Amino acid sequence: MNDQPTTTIRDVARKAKVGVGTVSRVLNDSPAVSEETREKVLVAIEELDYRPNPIARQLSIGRTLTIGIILPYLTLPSYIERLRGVQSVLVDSEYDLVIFCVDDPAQRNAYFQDLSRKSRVDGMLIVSLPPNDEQADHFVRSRIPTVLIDSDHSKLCCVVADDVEGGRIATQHLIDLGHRKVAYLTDFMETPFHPAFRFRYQGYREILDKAEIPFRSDYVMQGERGRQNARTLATSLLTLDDPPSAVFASSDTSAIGVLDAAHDLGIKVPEQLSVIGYDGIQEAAYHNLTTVDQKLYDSGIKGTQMLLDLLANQVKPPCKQYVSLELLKGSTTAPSM
Amino acid sequence: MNDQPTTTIRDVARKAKVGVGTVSRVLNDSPAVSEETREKVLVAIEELDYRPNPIARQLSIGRTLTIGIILPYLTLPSYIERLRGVQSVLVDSEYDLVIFCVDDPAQRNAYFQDLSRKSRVDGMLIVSLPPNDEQADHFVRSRIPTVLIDSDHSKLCCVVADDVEGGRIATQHLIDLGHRKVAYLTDFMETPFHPAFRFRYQGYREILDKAEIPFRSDYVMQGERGRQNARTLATSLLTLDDPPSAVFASSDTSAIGVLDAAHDLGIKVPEQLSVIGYDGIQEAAYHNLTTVDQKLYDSGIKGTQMLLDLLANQVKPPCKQYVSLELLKGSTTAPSM
DNA sequence: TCTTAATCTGGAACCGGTTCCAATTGTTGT
DNA sequence: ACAACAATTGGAACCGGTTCCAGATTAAGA
Repeated sequence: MNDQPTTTIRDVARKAKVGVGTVSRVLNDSPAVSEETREKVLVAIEELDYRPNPIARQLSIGRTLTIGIILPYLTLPSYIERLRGVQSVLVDSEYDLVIFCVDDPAQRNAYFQDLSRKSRVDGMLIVSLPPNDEQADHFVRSRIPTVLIDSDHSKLCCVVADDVEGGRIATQHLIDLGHRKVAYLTDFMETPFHPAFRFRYQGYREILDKAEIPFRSDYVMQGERGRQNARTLATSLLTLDDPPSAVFASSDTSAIGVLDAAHDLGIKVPEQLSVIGYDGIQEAAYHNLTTVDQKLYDSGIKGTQMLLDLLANQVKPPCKQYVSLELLKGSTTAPSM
Repeated sequence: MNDQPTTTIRDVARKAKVGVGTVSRVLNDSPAVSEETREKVLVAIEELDYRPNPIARQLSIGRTLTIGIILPYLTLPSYIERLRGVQSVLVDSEYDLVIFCVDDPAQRNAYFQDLSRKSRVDGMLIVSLPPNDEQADHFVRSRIPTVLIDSDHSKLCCVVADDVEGGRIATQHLIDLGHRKVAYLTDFMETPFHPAFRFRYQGYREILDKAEIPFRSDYVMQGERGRQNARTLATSLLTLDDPPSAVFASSDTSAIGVLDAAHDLGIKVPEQLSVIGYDGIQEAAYHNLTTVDQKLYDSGIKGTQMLLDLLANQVKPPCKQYVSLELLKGSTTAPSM
């Protein structure tokens, strides 16, 4: 309505009695401006309360100074933790972060299409959402530098942890402690999103085989994610006629649900039951949970760093970096009796 | 390097043998284009694999189609929950969300300065970070529509819950149950950020006075935030010579720490000790915690809706909206014996 | 048949920066 | 005193869209 017209660089130039180029140079700290002129310009800027329009700048320089992140609905601690890692790098960079949260596969596909097409980012981070070949091609063709965090594609840059290996580490730990009855309790393994739980399962199976422990399907429990669901699942697991002596849970949240169930049933951890989780979230430390730490925060950092390198032409896709996995021994696992 | 030049709207116009205006009209679904022409243009777009440059569009129309959110470091569940509410509204709008996380007061001040000055947003949401008068003025002068969520200023639009009232509700609930020895356990009340904990304390004091219960300073415990710290604090509280029979914790996280401490000490909840929290986070429901639900998700929704209304000129600042508070009765409070 | 109005269309001007190039001024060397 | 060069500066052209206005075409009305 009564919007007074914005003051532009030309207004400043007029007021300071210099050319627009000079004002621009002052704004960008170009050394090719005499101290005297710079002073004049700064005074004019001050007097007019001038603020440069960043959009115009972006159009001119051909960059948006923005990076986008696509990640699943902000509901799991592991996503948050990665997001924090991303933030921690970007806060010291010239880039802003636009977030796109994905609720369901349809929305994911929409973002995968749109962002490379319609959007206004210099680079993209994609967390825990593996693209299919067609989508990956789309990213490549779109020429927007893209980094996958926690997923993998041969044509793109990615930062991954080896979930199969993680499954091995967890299972091996339990077996090293002398356990033979080792269960795997997991969020549903077949999801339209990320296959991590299936990979961990695969590691679990491998180690069982290697240890020549016959696989028992009643020792594998799948269900909705969440502590409460894990608690329910674990309750049926622990009340089997021949219950396991150790449980590998596919996430820390599930593992805590297992602890709850054990507590409900008066089963002592780790004396009567060993429990190992996966992720290394804060909550796990609180419960002194033994877990496979997948360095979530670090993965955010690494992925972002990689994207910045891509943007600076320091690396070329595809490229791949692994984040290490570390067994964090808490007080929820102990030798089998 | 070998970046082929971007195809622009003029390339499309040439290829389709029409004017640039026409192409623009097709892109914006203007009805003033004949079906035949539209078809020609669409074909050209397809053949050239043309993608409109959103920055150029933004410059032209004078809007960035972006809103910014400033919020404290993503570490507390309550911030995340509000962020999710914000997201849920924006996903159906034409706006993207840029996030700015604040670690410390210096950074907050920097963002408060910069965003209204340097940045490229059409509107701003500020969560749980009360601006001082000078900063508020700055927002007003910058003419960027701004909504405060979970804080308050007479010159700005805001969405708030009444923390004093929340303190009253929690305390009154305990007193209604017959408790006379009611403690308040809280994160440090004097912070450079948000005064919510002090307000809740105020409500607590008011109700004690009204019930003519003498105030005991040893029943007020302050400490660092976090479940573990609350546990420690609660332990000293519960091992007083004359311990309280009920604890009002200033957050659900703290309340859960209190439950832990009670468990450690073999104190039965709610038989021997009543515990009430504050927030209404997911975790609270899991523990069946009695709590004051401050509708975090809703507050995100309301604030965002208000900002969209501001942007559409449906309302004018200042304006204020309250989110309701609701006592959620769980199983951690019971009548005093 | 001739206005008048309605519908489409082309393209210049504009949004507000950056950048390049040419012009001006001041130095230095001989 | 003059050429050669460095240091500053002004401003046109450009980034890639949108929008407004004038002109062309067609349809309807008298």
